[in-house]
Amino acid sequence: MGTTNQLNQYWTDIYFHLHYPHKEKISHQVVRILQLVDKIDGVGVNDIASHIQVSQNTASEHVKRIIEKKLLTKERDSLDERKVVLRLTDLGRDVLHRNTSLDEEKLQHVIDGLEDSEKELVEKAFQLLSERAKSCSLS
Amino acid sequence: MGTTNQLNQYWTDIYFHLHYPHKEKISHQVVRILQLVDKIDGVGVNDIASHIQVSQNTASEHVKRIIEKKLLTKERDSLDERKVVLRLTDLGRDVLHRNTSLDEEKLQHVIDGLEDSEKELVEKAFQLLSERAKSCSLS
DNA sequence: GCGATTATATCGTAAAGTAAGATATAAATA
DNA sequence: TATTTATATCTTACTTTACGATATAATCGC
Repeated sequence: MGTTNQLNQYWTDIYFHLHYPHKEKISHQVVRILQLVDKIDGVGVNDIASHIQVSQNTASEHVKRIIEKKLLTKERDSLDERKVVLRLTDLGRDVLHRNTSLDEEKLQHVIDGLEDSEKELVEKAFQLLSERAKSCSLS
Repeated sequence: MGTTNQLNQYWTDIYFHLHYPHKEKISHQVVRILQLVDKIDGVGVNDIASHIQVSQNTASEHVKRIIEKKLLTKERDSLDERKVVLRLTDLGRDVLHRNTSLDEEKLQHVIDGLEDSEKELVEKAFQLLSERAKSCSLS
């Protein structure tokens, strides 16, 4: 087994054991859209459409429904009134968190069981990987 | 910001930048079921129902549809013929991989940019966290 | 200013997905 | 053999997802 394969084994095991219990009925597409709004600055409806590979009108309908569910807010860009500026609501941030992050309670429990040096190891590794991942996807 | 909060920031950034592009239209429930089959040995239909919080008949229909899509196979337990034994097909494993793992190409690219000591750091950290996560959810 | 372009929205429609209640079956258990 | 356990099926209802066609309103090029 290669290094990346092994790392993915670890990765999926960590998520499987530490994720939040699934409460809300939420679709993959909705989670993806919330992620895009969270991670990319100033995404509009068209950006979403191309990222999740659907037509512009479908993306627009998605956004409409997500706003109805109070997970996003919509304003118009003051510099270009054609453009929409989407933002996560507190609820949206919460839903996104529960569907993509590790359960803070479980994670805290695991962290508490680590020695100080191990804690540092984990933090450094995650920081390193997230930094390199960011710069990688830019290039 | 607390340690777990910071770690989750790293975690979601890593996934956002390194995940596979979304090809197939697949629902959350299907991914969850594939995960259960992958990570838990000998899950039956009832186990799935309680894990994803739906009724037994709904779980059974889910399984039926997933089998129709050739993502799972079904046999009967030879020791207890009432029980179903589910297994991932190669396609199922592939779909699960593309929807929960990090893109091996992107990950490899990031890993290649690391020093040997950094590689070791990342591997150790992930191994450590996955081990502790497993034993944590048992207790 | 005016036509073209860009960004988004809406309507109609169709297909697929999700879920549960009621009921059935077949194997194992007491 | 009656009961329990594990799963399956049928019906029904609602939601979600997606797209083509069309519309609107702001901005851009000239």
